[in-house]
Amino acid sequence: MAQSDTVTRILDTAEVLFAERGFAETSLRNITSKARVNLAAVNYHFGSKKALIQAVFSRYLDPFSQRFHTALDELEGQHRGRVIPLETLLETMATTVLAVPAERNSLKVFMRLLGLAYSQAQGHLRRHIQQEYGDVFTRFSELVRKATPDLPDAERFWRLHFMLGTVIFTLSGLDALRDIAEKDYHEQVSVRDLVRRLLPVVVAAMNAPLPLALEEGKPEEGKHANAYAS
Amino acid sequence: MAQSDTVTRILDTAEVLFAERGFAETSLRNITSKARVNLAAVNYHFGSKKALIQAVFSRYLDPFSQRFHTALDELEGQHRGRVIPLETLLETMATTVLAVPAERNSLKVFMRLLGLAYSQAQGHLRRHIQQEYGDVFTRFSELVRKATPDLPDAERFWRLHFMLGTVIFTLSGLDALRDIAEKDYHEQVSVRDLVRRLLPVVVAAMNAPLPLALEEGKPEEGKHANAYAS
Amino acid sequence: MAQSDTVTRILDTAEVLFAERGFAETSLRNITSKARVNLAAVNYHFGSKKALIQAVFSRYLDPFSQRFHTALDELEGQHRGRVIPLETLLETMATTVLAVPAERNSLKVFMRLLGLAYSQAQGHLRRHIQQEYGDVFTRFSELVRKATPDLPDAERFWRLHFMLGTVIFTLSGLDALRDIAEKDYHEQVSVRDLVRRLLPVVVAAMNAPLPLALEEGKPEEGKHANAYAS
Amino acid sequence: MAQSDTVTRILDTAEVLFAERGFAETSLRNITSKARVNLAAVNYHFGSKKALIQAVFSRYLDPFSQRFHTALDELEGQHRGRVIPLETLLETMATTVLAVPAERNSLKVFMRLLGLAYSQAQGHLRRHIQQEYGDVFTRFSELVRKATPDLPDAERFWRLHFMLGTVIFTLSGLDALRDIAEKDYHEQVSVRDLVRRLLPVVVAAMNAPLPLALEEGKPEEGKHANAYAS
DNA sequence: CATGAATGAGAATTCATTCAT
DNA sequence: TATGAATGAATTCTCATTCAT
Repeated sequence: MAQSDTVTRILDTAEVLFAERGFAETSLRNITSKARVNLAAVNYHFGSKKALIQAVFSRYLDPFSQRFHTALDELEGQHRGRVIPLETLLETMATTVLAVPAERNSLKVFMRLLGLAYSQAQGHLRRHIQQEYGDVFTRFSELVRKATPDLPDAERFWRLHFMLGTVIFTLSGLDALRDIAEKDYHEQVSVRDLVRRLLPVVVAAMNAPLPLALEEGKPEEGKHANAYAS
Repeated sequence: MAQSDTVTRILDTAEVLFAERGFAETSLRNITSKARVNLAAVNYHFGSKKALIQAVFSRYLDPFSQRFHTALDELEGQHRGRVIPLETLLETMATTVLAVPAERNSLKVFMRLLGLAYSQAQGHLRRHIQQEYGDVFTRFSELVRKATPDLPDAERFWRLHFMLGTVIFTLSGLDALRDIAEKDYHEQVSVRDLVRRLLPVVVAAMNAPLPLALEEGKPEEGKHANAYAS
Repeated sequence: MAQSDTVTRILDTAEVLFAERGFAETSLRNITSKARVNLAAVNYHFGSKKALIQAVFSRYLDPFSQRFHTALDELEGQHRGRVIPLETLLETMATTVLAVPAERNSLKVFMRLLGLAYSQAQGHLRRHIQQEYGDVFTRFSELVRKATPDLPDAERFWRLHFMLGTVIFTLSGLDALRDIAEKDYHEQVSVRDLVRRLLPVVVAAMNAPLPLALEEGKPEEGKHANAYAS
Repeated sequence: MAQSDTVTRILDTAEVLFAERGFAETSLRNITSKARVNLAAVNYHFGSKKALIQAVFSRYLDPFSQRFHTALDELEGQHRGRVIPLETLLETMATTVLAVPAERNSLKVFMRLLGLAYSQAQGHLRRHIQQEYGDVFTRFSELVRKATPDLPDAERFWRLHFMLGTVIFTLSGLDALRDIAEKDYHEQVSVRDLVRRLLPVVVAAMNAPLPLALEEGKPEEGKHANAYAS
């Protein structure tokens, strides 16, 4: 068997199985037998199951992180210190997110993995992601902060994660949702379609009026309070 | 030990542990030893681990389904055929969702179960949910349709699921997010806080302008189109 | 299978295999298959391999500890505060040591286990033994101290362990040595014979003159210094 | 990396790790990674783990055997047929034993190997030792016989092995004992200290009165009989 | 000569489940 | 009705060894 072929096959198989069943429900036996690789190969090449999980993530996040940094560089160059509109930021992110898995397996897998990283009890994964890719997210957050100056920091944090949930949930459960949509509305939705649908929703969500309780003592926002259903 | 005391203790312990660690990561040993109950008791009383998971879920789902039906009955009674505003619908849902776990342990396990219901590996759960949950959701969807008459059906379908994603992702991954929020913003967020924050976001998202490509031939929405980044 | 039969069979088999091969070289598979017991039984009944090792020891040391305390009680009763001669102490110990394994498997196994406890990298075992049985040894040591008042404490400590080595090494390697002795000297030695041979040697060793370097400034021991080869 | 540098580094590392943890507890991975040598190097250079153990041992045994023969040659030359005193023999042996590891790492691994040589599980080692070691031991035994003419042959055999046990047990379990000694007596004992302590003890043990039962019909030893407890 | 990659065997442990009582 | 004991299957991981290069 060729040199790093084994490593690639393990990663390919692992990411599919992880996405299908979750981390705990996928055993190294599952992976290695489906990858037609020796059972000990995972431990040999990655050291542990934990490390394999992290490696699967890195294969997506490393190029994403790199490309996103580049894209933000360009964007900042174009705007020369001026505020980059939220919509532009989100479109750039969407483009980058779409670009990476296009070369790899699928967006669905990536998103399902991301979802698992947050919902499953994989503290090590969250720590790993925050450690390795925290700065890209921080940089992006900072640009979003400038684009939404009226939003309190905590509120912005939560809304970003609300939207992360939207995106991850939708794209990771894509197949199931697509089935229903097709059956009920006779629509063939591509990932690009979905992202197009997502963009205005996310922008509107980020710009939603503040929740009532936070506005006490902030009368200048009062007019928005009744506006959000208009 | 009293008759059904054992059953209750198992359910109480199981829901806490499931919420903390997930299903696969929680063993029956964990549950029975923490519940100070015989190891065989789960299999004796519930038959299997799967059945226990569903039982934990039913303890949330059954009263929720019942209460939500009642709440919608009341709402429809009050509005006597008139359209119920989206905001009212969402507030009612939020209130009901919060009411049930308030009596019980936490919303987290409920949401985590919902989240897993969408993952392949827990097929039995999804089937279980659709059986119990399907008609309430259908009824709710229909009311939402009436409240958002301008939204194409397909768009409404997607946005409902976008928001489902937001809610499930946020509440099921609550611990992870809470950790980060606490570290970065020194905020102690309760579930109620989060729901309060969620409401305007969800409303705004549902009312977001339609995506550009879908607006061709729908000029009456054009004014919104430019509005969403303002 | 009868109730605690499994436990007994595991202990019986484990002690033999441990003595034959050492701890690390004896796998739980070895033990359970030879004991005709389920592989998981060790973990079920003892929790871990470590705990099994300690249990094997306890089965010897608990009755020994008990009996030795009783024997020392009697001895102290007989001597009513007067010093108990070293020879008497050693004879009492020998008798107790011989009594316990007589009911159990064999002295050889016990001794080999003791030897392993000191020579193999089983830190947990040494700690366990010291914790559980330290006080008997301490009590014995104290009586030995009174019986050998001229010996510096450290010197006594080392000599006691020298003798422990003698006894453990001899009795644990008994079969091999017995073979050679029989072949070369046509002698049939029983364990009792060996203990009889050991006694004067141990007494002489304990009463040996102090090593030269320690005698500087202790001229009153000088006469012994030249005596030990006489 | 230079030619036999690898071999030396493996041996150096192996002997340290073997002494620290024992043989079974030391994996080839441990050795090669600590020696910064390829994992396959042990099998390449030595053939197997067994062979490595023997090689480690030979590095002690070969020079010891050679030097001890030389030392005994000198001794016999000095005494020209006259009896060499027991003390001198033991001192010579001690000196030789100490001299070899002085050039190398420690006495501990040497003794631990010796100790294991008597344990069933390391049959290959015992065979290896008897091949290399047998004639030196035979020669030494014969000189001891001449130095202790009053000792029955069988008694001498047993006492030599008693003392072998003392030495091997003490020096192979050195770390454990040193731990206790340090904790209780705040003494930092070196190997040299221990050997100094051992010498008078061994001499006294060899010269101990004969056990009572063997003295029947041997009245000329009677005076010693009561002496050993004095 | 030397090594990175790979492997089959086996390690301890944990699992959900079953069974005799 | 309830449970302590037991079990077979599966878990991750480590082992010494081999092999192609």
